[in-house]
Amino acid sequence: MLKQERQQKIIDILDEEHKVIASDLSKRLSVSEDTIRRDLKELDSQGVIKRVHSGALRKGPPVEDFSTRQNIFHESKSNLASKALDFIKDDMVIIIDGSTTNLQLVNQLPLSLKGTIITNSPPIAMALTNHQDVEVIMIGGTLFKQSMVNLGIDTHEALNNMRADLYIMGIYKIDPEIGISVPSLAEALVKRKMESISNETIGMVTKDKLDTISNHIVCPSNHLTYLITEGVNEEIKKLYEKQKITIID
Amino acid sequence: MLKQERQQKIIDILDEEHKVIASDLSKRLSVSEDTIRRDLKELDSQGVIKRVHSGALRKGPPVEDFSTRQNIFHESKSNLASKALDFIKDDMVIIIDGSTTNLQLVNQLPLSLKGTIITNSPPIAMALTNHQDVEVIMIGGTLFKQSMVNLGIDTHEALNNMRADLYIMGIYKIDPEIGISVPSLAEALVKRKMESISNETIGMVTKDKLDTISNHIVCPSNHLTYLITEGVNEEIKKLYEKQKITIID
DNA sequence: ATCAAGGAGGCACAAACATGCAAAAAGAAG
DNA sequence: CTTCTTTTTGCATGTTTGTGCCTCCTTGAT
Repeated sequence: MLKQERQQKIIDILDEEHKVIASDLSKRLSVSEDTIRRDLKELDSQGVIKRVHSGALRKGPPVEDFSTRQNIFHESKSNLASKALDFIKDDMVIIIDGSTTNLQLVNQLPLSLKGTIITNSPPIAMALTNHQDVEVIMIGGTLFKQSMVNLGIDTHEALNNMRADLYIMGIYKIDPEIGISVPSLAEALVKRKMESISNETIGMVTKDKLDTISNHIVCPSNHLTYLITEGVNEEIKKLYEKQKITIID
Repeated sequence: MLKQERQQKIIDILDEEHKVIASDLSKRLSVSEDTIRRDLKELDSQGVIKRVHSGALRKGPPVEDFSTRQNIFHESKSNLASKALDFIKDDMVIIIDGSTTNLQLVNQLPLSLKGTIITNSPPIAMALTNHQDVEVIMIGGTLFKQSMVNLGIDTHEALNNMRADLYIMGIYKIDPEIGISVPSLAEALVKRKMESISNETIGMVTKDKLDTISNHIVCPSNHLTYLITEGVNEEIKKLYEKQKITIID
């Protein structure tokens, strides 16, 4: 690795994590601590970072650069998405289909995330442009403009060869007894497929949708490993618990 | 291999890989490290790259990514696009791959257009949201973020079952004798496939790209039914006409 | 006050570099 | 075609840079 490259990496890590520890960097970048110290010294003399004992901190005022904005946004993120973030770890293969809530979630994913994301939604794919360590696999098909997802036989077939650790399902309507439903058959088929090839499935729903039904059933609600919601009343909560669904509130 | 050719190759590799290492280039290009160093020195003094110990980095903005490219040469690209509009009629099946020029074209398509558009580029697909009578078929694959297109084996296979009346090819580099070339093999393969399943192929190029070469050849330039450009000088024009290529200027 | 962790400065070595030179290749002039 | 010049390349030389290790000093937590 080039010296400049390594130093840039240190700056990137610093931007994300607000502090760095020399001994830690030494391991992560596979060079001796001496070299790290020399790097920090150099960057400090350039005024890029502020060196302290054991490591370094960001310099100057919290500039409103991209990664910082990410963090500011992080504070004001919707509760739903923030709860879902806990389920996302490095090196996972995750299916994320299209929905406004899912798009919000993707926008809050840390730039440092590593892994693979499979999606049939062009907006989701585009939202991942800046995540350098996330491999994005797009599932093709016929574009349904209303919900901006690819559906159809091609979509279905492409999913046949795939497996995922986690499926983050965009939920339009859900009812404790009827299950998850969507307005079109094509969409139901694809969601069903995605669910069947994933180890775990989670869904995010605002409380006003917790007992609504649409035309085409995707699956019973207990196919969800977790249902993430907020401010749900006790009565409905009990209905879901009766179906043995873990609710995260 | 010519010196210029080699240096162009170095730039292309740098474009793709964001860094180059002298010793590595020496092997890949089969010349001594001294020669590579001289090349890097020269390119650096021309301000094209930034030389560092062991190799070189890209100069200027960290990545000339899709959204950046979108803004440069905006007006000449939209001029090109308007010329290409003449080839687009109702009820055609058209393949449009990813490039900023193609995105311009799509943005200029009349809302009343009827037909089918096949694309492997999420931004192109999204730009067609409001065209109610255009069926959009997305080709899936692995998303290449730099150019925002889906590539890879899945892309290739999905194209196997399709045929199109017209292919509007995004052109990265073109040379009258060498042909059309791109910096990555995956991209070359997909473009070649698209070209082979289309009845006619047209390409739009700004004049500064008319004699440039990259690593991977897509096809000879005379595979284009029409080459749309603007303000091209007579000398280069003759070179193209020698290859029996119809230039629209 | 003590003492382990972190840091500074020096040394050593390998990798990368500049420079000069000579041979080969390409062009120009006769 | 021959001769001469220029360009390009590879090699040999000595120099610089980057890195790890070592020793000794400093810091700051307990």
